[in-house]
Amino acid sequence: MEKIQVKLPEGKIIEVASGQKIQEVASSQGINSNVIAAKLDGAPVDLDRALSRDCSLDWISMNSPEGVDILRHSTAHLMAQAVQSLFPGTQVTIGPTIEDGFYYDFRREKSFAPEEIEKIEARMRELATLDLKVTREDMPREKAIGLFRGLGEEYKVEILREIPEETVSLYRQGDWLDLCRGPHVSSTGVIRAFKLTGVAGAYWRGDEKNEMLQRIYGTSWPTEEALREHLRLLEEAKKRDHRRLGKELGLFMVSDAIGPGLPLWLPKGAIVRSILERYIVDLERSLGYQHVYTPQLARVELYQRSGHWDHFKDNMYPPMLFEDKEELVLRPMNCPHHIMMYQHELHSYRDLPLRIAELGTMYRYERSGVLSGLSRVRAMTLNDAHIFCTPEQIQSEAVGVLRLIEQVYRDFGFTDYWHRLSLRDPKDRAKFVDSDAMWDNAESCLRHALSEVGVVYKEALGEAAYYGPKIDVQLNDVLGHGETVSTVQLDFYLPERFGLEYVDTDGQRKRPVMIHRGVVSTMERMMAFLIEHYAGNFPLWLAPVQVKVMTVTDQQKEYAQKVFEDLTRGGWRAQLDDRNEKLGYKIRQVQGERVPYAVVIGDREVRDQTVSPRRRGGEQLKPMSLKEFNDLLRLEVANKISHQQSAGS
RNA sequence: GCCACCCUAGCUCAGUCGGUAGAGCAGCUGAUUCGUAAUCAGCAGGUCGCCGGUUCGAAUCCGGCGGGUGGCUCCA
Repeated sequence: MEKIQVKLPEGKIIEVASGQKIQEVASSQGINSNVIAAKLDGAPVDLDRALSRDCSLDWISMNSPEGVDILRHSTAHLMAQAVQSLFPGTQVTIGPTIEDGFYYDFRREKSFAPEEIEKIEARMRELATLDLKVTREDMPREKAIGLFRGLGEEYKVEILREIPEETVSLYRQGDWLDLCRGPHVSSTGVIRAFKLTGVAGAYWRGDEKNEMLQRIYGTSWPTEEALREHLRLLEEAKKRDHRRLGKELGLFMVSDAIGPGLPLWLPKGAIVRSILERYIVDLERSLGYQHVYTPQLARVELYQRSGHWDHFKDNMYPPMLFEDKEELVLRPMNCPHHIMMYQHELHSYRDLPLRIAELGTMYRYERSGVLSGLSRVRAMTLNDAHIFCTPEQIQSEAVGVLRLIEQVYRDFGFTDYWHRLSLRDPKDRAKFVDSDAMWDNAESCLRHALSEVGVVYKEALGEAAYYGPKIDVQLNDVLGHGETVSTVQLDFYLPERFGLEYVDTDGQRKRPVMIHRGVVSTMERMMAFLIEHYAGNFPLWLAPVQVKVMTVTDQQKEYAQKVFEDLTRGGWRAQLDDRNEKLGYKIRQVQGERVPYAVVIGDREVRDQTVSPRRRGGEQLKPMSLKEFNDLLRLEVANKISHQQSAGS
């Protein structure tokens, strides 16, 4: 028999008989059972694949990202097999892996009831126990189309029609088969630690004009421990959910009577918000921004002129018509108002860059299904600013904004974020306004700005807005999910639409560039993010209540009152708990309220004229004078220190 | 907007087969005077989201509406 040479991962070269399967090579090399697939000359393949020529092999362990992805994909297949065996007539469509799991979309008249999901999961376990061999089969595409048509799988037929290759691959396990590129695990017994996590409707091909399919979500892991750990993390994340903490800590509320997506900021939430607002306004003023106030209504013509009416109408509240005269709309953006301010007088190049900023309250009609707590609302206040500048100033202005963002993130302790530079797709000329020269200049300005600030970034071709390129800063939340928080967007379009001008050194009137930028996003979204980021444990400078003074018994009421008053006079947000309750009870409560400091006043403190501070989380400081305590607090606020601690109970 | 699920005291939740509602915490009253995550006792608290239907009888079954949750779609 013909021999071939196989290069193993460690560099060793062995000779095997042609036609030998990768699985056999693995066994002969004593490769452990965590290997669920292999790379043949760099391409992922099944262990079942037979070797026919000289090649190099690499193992894919299910503990690697690539391996777990294969495992999840195979689990999706297992689920589809279970579904089709339990519910004949259900058609399969697509079943990809996603972060931490997988889903499969089915076509079925009825949706899946919770009991049915349990049955599916139980059947999956049966099928896994049977340890069915998973085998691959290549087939001419036309033959596969015939096969799936025969099975009544119209969606697979549709998918097959769009595959350019003449040969496609099928995977069989038991009497079930699916069209799939692979690779897959070698048998269903490899799949052990999985759980179905949800059902949802999903449009075929993601288009809401198409019919709705039934999607089942699941997750799958190499070991039971990994699965349990994943589920535990989800539970942890739930405890940090800003909607839950917002209610628990009395930060905000929503009322049916007022309307969905229209949150109310309760006193404690309002304190955090006002600190946040003062912080960003002060910072921006120090950097040359001019803060303004403008109304939340405008004539509909303003938005027709800006182009928002055409592009954004679906997200705007309908116009209010007053006595058949003027039509007013709630503004969905602030830029036109700021543009009016710019146009209010003639500008010289000496005025530029002009940075107009506002905590701009605006209203957007979000579809009911997308509303969520404070992170997706219909009334919001944006940390907005529009920089009017010359094309030459773009880079330095962008650098300024990026540095501002860096500083703010440092102050809030955000470390997990990245920059995305969204560029035009030069091939897609219809989508992007203005000239190539303008775009080239703008894009290179942003690129240079990013490297000047020294941040790493990813470029996203074709992701630019139609009016200009932009930089988005993606902040990852506790679960690692990215969210655009800060953004720097160049705009050539609005200056054109409104005919903005400035008088240049040569006396000529020229067109300025606009930069839309947001740093702390909307107050609503930032609040949601901060709650989750700190798990409700706001650092001292942000905490709605900073210090709770508590007595051990009624004997210390008088001194405690004095301490409380001193702290309040000193500008601290303090509360007094002199109720006739046991200290342990008060401590438990203050910990639940996530107040950063409790100061305990007992007989000893009265005698020595001291306070005994206790940090949230349990750290007890030694008794100290009120002055020492004040200094401690002051230092902590000045440095925006956030004491690390667990999420708490 | 679409699909599924959920809505019971201020909060978290129980409520069997359709027979008119229950706990813990919080609140109030009293006792207790206590040193770093729950002192004890008593009291009070409800249009079971809303509207309609079935039924002798509905928190429970059916329909509609509202709100929420998870997805889909959308997200300048």
